[in-house]
Amino acid sequence: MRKNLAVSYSAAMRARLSDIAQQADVSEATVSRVLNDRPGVAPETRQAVLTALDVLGYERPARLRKRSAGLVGLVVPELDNPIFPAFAQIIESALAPTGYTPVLCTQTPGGVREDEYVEMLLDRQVSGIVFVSGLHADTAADHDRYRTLLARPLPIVMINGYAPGIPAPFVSCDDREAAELAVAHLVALGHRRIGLITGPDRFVPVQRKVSGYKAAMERLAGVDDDELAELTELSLFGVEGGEAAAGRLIERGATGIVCGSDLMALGAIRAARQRGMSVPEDLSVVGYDDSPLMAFTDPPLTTMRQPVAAMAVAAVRALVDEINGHGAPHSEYLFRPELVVRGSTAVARQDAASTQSGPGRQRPTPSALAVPA
Amino acid sequence: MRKNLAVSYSAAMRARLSDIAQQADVSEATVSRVLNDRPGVAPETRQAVLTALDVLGYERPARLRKRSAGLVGLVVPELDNPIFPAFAQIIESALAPTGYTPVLCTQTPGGVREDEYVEMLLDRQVSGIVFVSGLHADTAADHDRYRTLLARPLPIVMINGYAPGIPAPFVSCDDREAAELAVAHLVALGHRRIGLITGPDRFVPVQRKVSGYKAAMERLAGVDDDELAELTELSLFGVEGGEAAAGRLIERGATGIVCGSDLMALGAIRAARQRGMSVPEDLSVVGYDDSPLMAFTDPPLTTMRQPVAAMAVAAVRALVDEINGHGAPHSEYLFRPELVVRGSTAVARQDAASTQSGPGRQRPTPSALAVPA
DNA sequence: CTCGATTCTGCAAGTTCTTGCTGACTAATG
DNA sequence: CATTAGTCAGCAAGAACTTGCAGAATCGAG
Repeated sequence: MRKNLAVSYSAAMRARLSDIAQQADVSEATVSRVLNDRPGVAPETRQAVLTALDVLGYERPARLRKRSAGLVGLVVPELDNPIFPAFAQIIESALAPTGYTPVLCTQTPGGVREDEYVEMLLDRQVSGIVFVSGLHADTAADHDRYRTLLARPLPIVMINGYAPGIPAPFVSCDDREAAELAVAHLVALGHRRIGLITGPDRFVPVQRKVSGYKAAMERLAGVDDDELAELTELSLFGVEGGEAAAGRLIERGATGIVCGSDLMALGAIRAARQRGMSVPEDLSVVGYDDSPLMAFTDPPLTTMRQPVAAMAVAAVRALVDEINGHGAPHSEYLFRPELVVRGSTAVARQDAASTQSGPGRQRPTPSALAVPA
Repeated sequence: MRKNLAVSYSAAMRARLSDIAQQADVSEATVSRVLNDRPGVAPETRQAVLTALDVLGYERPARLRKRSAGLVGLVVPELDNPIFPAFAQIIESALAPTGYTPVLCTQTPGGVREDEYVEMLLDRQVSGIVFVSGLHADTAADHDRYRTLLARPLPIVMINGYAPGIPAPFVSCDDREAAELAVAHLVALGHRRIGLITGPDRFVPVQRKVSGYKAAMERLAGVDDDELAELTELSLFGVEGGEAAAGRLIERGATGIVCGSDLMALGAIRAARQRGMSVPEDLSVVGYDDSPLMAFTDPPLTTMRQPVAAMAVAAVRALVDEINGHGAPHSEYLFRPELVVRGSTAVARQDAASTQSGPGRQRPTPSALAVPA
């Protein structure tokens, strides 16, 4: 075939080695060496060829894009719950000094799913992937996908969610302890009928919160299984899910509610107000995450803080270590949550606490209407 | 050189066409056609070759991956301000039905910058890029970078921020009108000494807000230039910036403050409380964005809503049209903001209106503690 | 200033990939 | 059942790319 035919072939009109050689004023051989990143080319010559490449719009092969070789995928489930942008932001900051470039992938309902993003990231030749609350946290999901990744091998790190049999670092907040601490806080304030609202129980963090909640309720409030079942509401994550579940718990006489996310807690507060109740006077609510802005809510939300910064740093360090080949033992690193007491919890009303005596509608204890720090 | 030499060449040991042909039981020619996405190959044969490709771990060239729809870059400046995750989420949702996969790029202080992300996106052969509050909004930045992109040609769409001379669709919220509406709202409540807090004035949206604010203040409150200068505070975006600036405005006797972001508004509220003032009794605060959760703040924030959903849909449609070659005229599409009245604004205190008596320390009027909708 | 060592580039001979053309096969039609 | 039109894989020519080798250029030591 004639050359001009080839040249006019596609709209892309891929430049030939010979064109680049001409542009850079070197031989094809040199261009070829540069393109394949082989030795024996002087730095200036190499740069000249690369420049010519760009001038002619030549698509650099993947191996040459080493400059951006330091890509790291960051897969988060959504952005509605502010804890996820918070994780994303902090992980990206932690990644910056390591020289890796984060590529954030967020799933949307009806949109791109985790596997598709992973495929894209692989295609993009990422050095590793961080999964935040991904399918690894879902006991109903097939975890072979992660074993396949590790077999390539591709370093991966999981945040919040544990799945046995995946030899990778897991970084989690101790959900069990968080639930226990939240219950303990409410018990200390005199609550006994304390409800739990969290998400669908196929998720590991949900299971752990339920387990911690039940243990603490039995130990600290002396509540039996039947009552526990009545006080546990699995719902959808998000404000509306929390609102609906809280409505049911309020009707069953709960005076305190532990929520699986801050958004659910805000929904619970809304449910209480719609029934003419005040928070924290009539109902105490504890959130989970301490996502941004929770100090500014009405009332400021008492919540279990996930040590997001520490977790992000640990995850990034673990990933970079894996990439460099000195991976730490593949266990789960549990981070301790911290109770942040703000204004959505208060001493239980006497008439509702376990000893049912007390007068009816007394003034609430002065709530800790803290100026947000 | 001998074949085995070539084969043992690199660790990657790139599979040859002949290997794939053998694996798929077809000729090299057929493999070549598949790899280059050329016609004349039966679908089953094509699939067989692709499978063989994967079996042998052959890295598919980028053009073949195009099959997996197009990628669209989505560049946002940060995730701390919840309006940005909100934009990202909605744009991703709007993108989903079009078949494009969003790649979210967020900048972080000290981390990856816009140009680096753009380079990576180009490298990844994205079909287009959406910039949210990017450098196009910064009058101090060089806008040639965008003209270069358009010359490739690569479709781009800008959200919030306008730069003349870039022939691309711009989708913005009408900042000028937002500022005017905010001022009008406060004037209607009896305020006259109304301050403005917003970001550094090299940003187009800031300039527009300032311009709208000044126009409205002159027209509605009859304030002269000197007083306006005293009531305008340019600060850093974010809670702390708002807090610092609000402190200065309060000292100068402002009874109402219009903020350039919701975060700044929360900072302003904090500044007021630290001085023993109540919001909205002693100080009315209007935010900007109506980012998520603002209905849950204390007090619920009165704010100017950006029609995020409509803007996202418009931006996505404009981008997809550009990609498909039927671009609309490249003008700026201005979306009208909407005043959302919640609990952070109230009628001006008599002693503080027009007659300047400075912020006293008396008890506030009963607050309109609205239940968030 | 000369010489040798070293680095770098181009030549040319490979190897690999692309593509026009051909013929085999299939399905529809007479 | 024969014919025709269309599709599709393979052949093989040759274009594109790679690489061993040798000569040119550079640099430092003597």
